Amino acid sequence: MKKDFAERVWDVVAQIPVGRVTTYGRIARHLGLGRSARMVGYALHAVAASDDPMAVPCHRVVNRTGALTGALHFPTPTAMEERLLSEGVTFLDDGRVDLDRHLWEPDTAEDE
DNA sequence: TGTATGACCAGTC
DNA sequence: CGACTGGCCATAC
Repeated sequence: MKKDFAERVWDVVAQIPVGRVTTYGRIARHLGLGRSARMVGYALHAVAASDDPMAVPCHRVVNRTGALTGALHFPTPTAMEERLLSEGVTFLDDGRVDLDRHLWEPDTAEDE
């Protein structure tokens, strides 16, 4: 186990407040990964395969369009939106997360 | 050891 | 304004 970029991703994702979501790109850029947002999603996938899949609220991480891309990788395809709804997150008519209301940025939105 | 792919994003044609 | 290609870095075979 290397635990490098993945841990940083988990750390940031773990900082996402309840009822709020962020995008892979935001996390990637915040970590200095730049455009390697793919690694962010890959890191989350690594968490799912890790010993503590629940260690990171991966359900609070969506893509740039707010689509639950990772939902397909969840134990159940509906687990992701179910959890978000349970946290008070609203969805658009397209089935995407309302980023305009719940978009959270790493460290840049600490004061809300 | 090398090639291929991936829970993506942004710029360019 | 719409669609495509490139890039990025790590994991898997």
